[in-house]
Amino acid sequence: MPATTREKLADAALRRFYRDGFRNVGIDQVLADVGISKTAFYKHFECKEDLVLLGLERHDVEAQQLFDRVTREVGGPTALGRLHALIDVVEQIIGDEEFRGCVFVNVAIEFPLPHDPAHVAAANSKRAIEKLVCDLATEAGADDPAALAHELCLIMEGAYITRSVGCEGDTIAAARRLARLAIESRCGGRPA
Amino acid sequence: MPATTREKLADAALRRFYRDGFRNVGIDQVLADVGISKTAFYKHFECKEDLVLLGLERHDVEAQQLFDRVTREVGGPTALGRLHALIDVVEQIIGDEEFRGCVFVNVAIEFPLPHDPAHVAAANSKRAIEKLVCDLATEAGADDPAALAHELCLIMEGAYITRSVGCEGDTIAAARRLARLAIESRCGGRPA
DNA sequence: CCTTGGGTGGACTCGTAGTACACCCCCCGC
DNA sequence: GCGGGGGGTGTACTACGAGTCCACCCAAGG
Repeated sequence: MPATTREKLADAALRRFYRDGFRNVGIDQVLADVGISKTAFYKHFECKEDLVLLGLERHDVEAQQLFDRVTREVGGPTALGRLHALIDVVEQIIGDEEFRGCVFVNVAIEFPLPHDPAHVAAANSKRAIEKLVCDLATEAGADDPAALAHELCLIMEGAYITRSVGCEGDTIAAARRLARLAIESRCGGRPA
Repeated sequence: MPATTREKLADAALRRFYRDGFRNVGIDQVLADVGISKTAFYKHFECKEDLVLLGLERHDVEAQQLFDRVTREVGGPTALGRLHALIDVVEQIIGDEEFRGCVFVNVAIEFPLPHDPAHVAAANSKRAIEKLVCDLATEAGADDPAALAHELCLIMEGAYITRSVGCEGDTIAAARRLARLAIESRCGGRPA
C-alpha cells in the first residue's frame, strides 16, 4: 500500500519506533530499510519526528478501519453486538506476536510534552476512537452513551497496557468480563 | 528524605524524566538541580539510565506504601472495603497537578526493549502491585482472586492512561463504577 | 600524616541529528 | 532539442549530548 517514498519512510519508521522506541532507533536504520540516502530523506521530511506524525496519521486510518471491520464482522448488525465486539478488536490487536502496546499511547508517552505535535496527534487519535465507541453506544440505546464509551475505552487501554507490560493472567478474559458488565449495566440489562 | 547524593540525584532525575521524558532531559539539567558536577555524577552512577533504576526502586517503595496507607484509611478494616478503596488510591494519584501517567508504565514504554533493566524493573513493580491486590482479593473471599486482581489492575491502568492521554470525561467515575461491578460480581455480591 | 571519599573544572571522544554542496538522471513540456 | 524540476547520490560538515580522562581540592579519621 505504501505508494510514495514518503509513505514508505513513515511506515518503516513507525514500525521500528514502535518496536524499539523512538530514542533507540537511528534514522540510518530507517534509511537502510527503505534504501535511501540521508540527503534524499531530508528532502521528504524536516526532521525525525515528522516521520512519527505521518506514521501516526496512516496508522490512525488503519486502526479506525480495523475497528469498523471487526466490530461489524464479529458483532453483527446490531449496535449492541458491535459494542461487545470491541473486545474482539482488542483481542486481535494484542494477539499479534509483535504487539507492544497501543501505538498512540506509546507515542504519547515517548513525546510527553503536551504541545509536542506527536503527542497531540496521538491524543487526537485516541479521542477519535472514543468518539466511534460513543456513537455505537448511542445507537445501542445506552442510558449514558458518553459514560459507557469512556468506560469501554478505559477497559481497552487497560487491556493494552496490562498485556504489554509484564503480565501473566488472561487479559482478554478480564477485559471481556468487564466490558460485559459495563455494557449490560448501561444498555437495559435490566429492562424494568 | 533523600539522604545521600546518590538518592538526591535519582529523585531529581526521575522527576524530570517523568515530566519531560527521558530523551528530552539532559544529564546537565539533573546535575544543575542537585548542584553537582558531571565528574562527580559519574562517580555515583555508571550511566544516565542507572538513574532511572534507582529512581524506580525508590518510587516502588513509596507507591506500595501509598497503596497500603490509603486503602487502610479509606477502606477501613475489611478487605472488601480496601478493595473498593483502590480507586481512591487511583483518584489521589491522578488528582495530582503534575500527573503524567503511571511512572512504571511510562518507563516501560520509554525503554521498550524487553531485556532492558529499566523495562524489567518497571514490569516487576507492576507485578508487585498486582500481587498486593491479589492478596486483598483473597482476603475478601473473592471467588477467583487472581482474576479479580487482574481485572482491578486493568481498570487502574486504564484509568491512568485514559486520564493522561487527552481525555475529557470523568475517568474516576468510570473507574469506580467498573471496579464496583467487578468486585460485586466476584465477592458474593449475590449471596444466593 | 597521609589516605580515602566526595567534590571541582576543563578538555577530550564519539554517536547521531541535521546541513551544505556538488552532482546525477530521467521525464515532461515548450 | 533542450531546459527545468523532482528525486536521487555521496561526502564533508556542524551541533549537541553522553560519557571519559586527568589534575586537582579539601575535609575527616585511623
